[in-house]
Amino acid sequence: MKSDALRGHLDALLLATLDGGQLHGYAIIEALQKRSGGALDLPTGTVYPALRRLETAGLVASEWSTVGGRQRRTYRLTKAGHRALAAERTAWREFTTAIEGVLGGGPWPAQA
Amino acid sequence: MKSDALRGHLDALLLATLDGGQLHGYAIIEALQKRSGGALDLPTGTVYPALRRLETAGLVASEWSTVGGRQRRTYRLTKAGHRALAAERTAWREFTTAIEGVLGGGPWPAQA
DNA sequence: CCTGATCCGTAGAGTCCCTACCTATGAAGT
DNA sequence: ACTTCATAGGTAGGGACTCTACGGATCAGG
Repeated sequence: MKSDALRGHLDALLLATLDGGQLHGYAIIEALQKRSGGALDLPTGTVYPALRRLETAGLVASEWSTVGGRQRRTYRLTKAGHRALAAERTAWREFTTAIEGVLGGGPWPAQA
Repeated sequence: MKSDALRGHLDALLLATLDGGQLHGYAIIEALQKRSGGALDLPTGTVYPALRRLETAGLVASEWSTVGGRQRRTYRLTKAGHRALAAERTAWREFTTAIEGVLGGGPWPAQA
């Protein structure tokens, strides 16, 4: 999987991952691996800055939860985050429709 | 449509557009608009450098065809370009499968 | 001759993700 | 006690790709 392909879709992935409940960063990465069937293996240098962006944008909120003396930052969706996720899902559908209109819109001799 | 979303998929779009036959740059842009239902409106500053990349990579070939005294550079797929297009289509399917596994892989109470 | 439409192309900037690296805690081995 | 591994969070810098804005050339119409 070309990593450039994720451009502009990362936010949607993170928001969707948090849709199931609050998670901390490391768990988000693992959840993405699981849900994508192993196709997505995002490095921390991708995920943490992205979560920051989302928090700055007000789409997620984070809290420090001290678990066993270890500090884990747990992220959850805000109301705006839920709305943004819905918008991202719609945008994804439109995006795939547009691309497939081109990819599949070539010469189809069998379909005529 | 966020333009960042196209990242990494532009090559596939161009190759697919040329799959129907040779076209010149301007016609490629118009074809993309038509096939995407108007969702894709790529500026020339995006398309021409991309075509160059594809030509450098050996996926497309171009020829100057003088039509009515006007020079138009016509692009067509090479053999490697056809192979690359097939690979891009496969990659696109894997990509959407991975993303949808996450976007749709949230809490589905109705599916259990 | 001059304007508008068509067509090709370049230069520079901006965004976004990745690689590489650093810090810290807790458990387990020696 | 000390080292190593696994877990967990984070930053710095770079590179690749696309977009905005602009420039040039040819033909049709007036």
